[in-house]
Amino acid sequence: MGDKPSGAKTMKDVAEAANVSVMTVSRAFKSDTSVSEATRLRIRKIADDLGYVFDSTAANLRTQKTNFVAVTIPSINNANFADTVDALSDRLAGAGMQVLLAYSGYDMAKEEELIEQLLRRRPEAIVVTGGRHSDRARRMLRNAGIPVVETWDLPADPIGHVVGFSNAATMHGMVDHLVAKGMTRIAFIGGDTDGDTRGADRRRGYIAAMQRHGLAAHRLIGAGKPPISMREGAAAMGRLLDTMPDTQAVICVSDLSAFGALSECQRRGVNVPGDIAIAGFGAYEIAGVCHPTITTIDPKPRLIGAQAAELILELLNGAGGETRGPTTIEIDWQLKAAETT
Amino acid sequence: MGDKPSGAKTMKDVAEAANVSVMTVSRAFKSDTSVSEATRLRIRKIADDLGYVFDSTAANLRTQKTNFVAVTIPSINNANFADTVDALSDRLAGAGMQVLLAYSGYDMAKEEELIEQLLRRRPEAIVVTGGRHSDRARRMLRNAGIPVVETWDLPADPIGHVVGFSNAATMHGMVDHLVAKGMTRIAFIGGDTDGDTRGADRRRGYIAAMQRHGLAAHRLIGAGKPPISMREGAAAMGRLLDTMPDTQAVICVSDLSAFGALSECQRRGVNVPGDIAIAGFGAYEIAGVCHPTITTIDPKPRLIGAQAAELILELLNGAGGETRGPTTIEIDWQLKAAETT
DNA sequence: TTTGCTTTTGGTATCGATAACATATCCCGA
DNA sequence: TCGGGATATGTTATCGATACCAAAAGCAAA
Repeated sequence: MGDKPSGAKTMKDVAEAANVSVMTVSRAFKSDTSVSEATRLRIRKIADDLGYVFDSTAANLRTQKTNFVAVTIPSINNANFADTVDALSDRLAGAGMQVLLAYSGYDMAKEEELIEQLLRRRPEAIVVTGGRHSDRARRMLRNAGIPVVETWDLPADPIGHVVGFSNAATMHGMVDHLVAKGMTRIAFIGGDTDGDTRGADRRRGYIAAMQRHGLAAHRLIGAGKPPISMREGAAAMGRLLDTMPDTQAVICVSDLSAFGALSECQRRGVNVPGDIAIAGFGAYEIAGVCHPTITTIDPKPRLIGAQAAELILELLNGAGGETRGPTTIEIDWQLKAAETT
Repeated sequence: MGDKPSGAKTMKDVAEAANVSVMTVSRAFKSDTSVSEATRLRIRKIADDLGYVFDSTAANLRTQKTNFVAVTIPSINNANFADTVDALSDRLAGAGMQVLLAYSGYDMAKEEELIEQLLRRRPEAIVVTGGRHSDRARRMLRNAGIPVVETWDLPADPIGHVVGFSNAATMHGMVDHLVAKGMTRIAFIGGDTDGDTRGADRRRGYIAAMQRHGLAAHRLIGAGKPPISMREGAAAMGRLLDTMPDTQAVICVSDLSAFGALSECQRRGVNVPGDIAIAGFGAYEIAGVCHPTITTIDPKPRLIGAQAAELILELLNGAGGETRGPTTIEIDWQLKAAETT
């Protein structure tokens, strides 16, 4: 059916074909308004035959609602963030909202630009990853007049709402775990810039935790520019084994680098955890599948997304409670001890 | 600066504050139009101080351009598709276009719904993953009046343009590789439904390739509902080892399941490739990092994205050549032999 | 048949930016 | 000094759907 893909059809075309007013067609496409069921079906049918597709851009302008929730993440190619977005998106889709996703490549200047682009699309709310942003980005978010949720972090000075956890605190947990196992010479493999602010927070957390135990925190291996890949993790492990062979354990900034490190050990015949223990972060699937399984920290990425979605829906629907103050939801991360430690 | 987040500012507010017409403000925000540099800067400054953010929804309606390219992928949590989207998105961002991403969860009915939702947003073009779609989805795409690109496949009856490769053909390549190594008892681990159509095509390709070599293709292990995870790959390998211990090689539907299979072997003390060879698909990073490295097929995900982007930009900009016929770009996948075979 | 209410349908202005056209301003050479 | 083309700014109508208000149609009870 449907004509050739000529000029796009509008409600007017449908209205004429159905011998009703445009307004009636409009009603036939909304569920809550009053049209007789007969006309609605007739109009729907005619619209379908004409190949009419509803035009949201017009509706968005008129109603001043886009049903978008904007989301920025550092990278699309990261299972942790993907899980968060997935959970967020699932929950929002149930409420008829769509996620408008953009990624910053771990670059704050890029993030600022993205935020501006996203706000131009007039999202109903915006979710950003991390708690550090450029001044202009912060200002734009603050002035946007929509709910702002920072995730994957516990910012000292939140812009709006927060669903996250302290990355530094997770490293205290991990160092405690290793010290309890009797280890004192503990290294850290991470990025050598602060591009990944959460990774940098974890590095700082490692240092603080070591100092709290009265241990030296000089075994820092820079694995490259974030994000650190498996391959970079492997290379960094090589350097660690070469330069500080007496290291008893190494904490990697993520499970991916941890797995790279583990593979490097296997390649060299270094026994894990016999010769050296390895820990990661993120509870990626690989940590529980590889042999031996990797001790890690589960930051509950899906929970972050689900909680952010719930919060947003509450804020948007709770017409009365608009004045509700900024909420901080702290996510209960979990240390998952496994075979590498 | 900026006032309290009161009602959103419009160009009118800026115009009044700057004592110019709305039109002049509009011009100050486009780069190609004629405004004196002095006024432009003055207006920009005032707009910034007011906390004004350009409203795309209005511009979209008036100009009938959204600068969106819609993209559907089966899952966001898949490094292959993430790479394609990343490359696509990078290239399009350079041309001022944004990607509107949606994922179908390997479900054709869901995909149909997504396509409708996406088309309502009036994208300039749409990129879908795979060459199989519901009838209604095909009809909507055909009537959309915008460039349609199917990827990651070579559909028999394309809707519009194609950037992909034959999933079945890759399995012929892989079986040939294993047979050349002297193996004849070759198994396949994949999904047990056709939800992942590309995975199903690979399974069919394996069967056809085996038959072409005069070999039995009965060693089919169903690992679960697609997508097959590492864990499911491991479980499937366990069943394969238990039930057909004389198997010489196994092809897995993806590197993730292949890695799971490899880990299961290591856990059981089965030597790879000594006792059994393992092959995957996708050239995920893990295939080149784990020990031993996994033989795989590189479908060049980033190339798919980049080529799709190029094609779209050509189609949209080539004002003259609108009548350009449907293009099919075949991607040159590559078999990467490694240590597991 | 008429009244009074509900249900269904129609007319008009509008959301905010911009294309198209009109007008004002400027600068330079004749 | 003035004409004429380039440059800078203003005015009006418009994109397509919908809020708001008005009116018509349907229906039950009087």
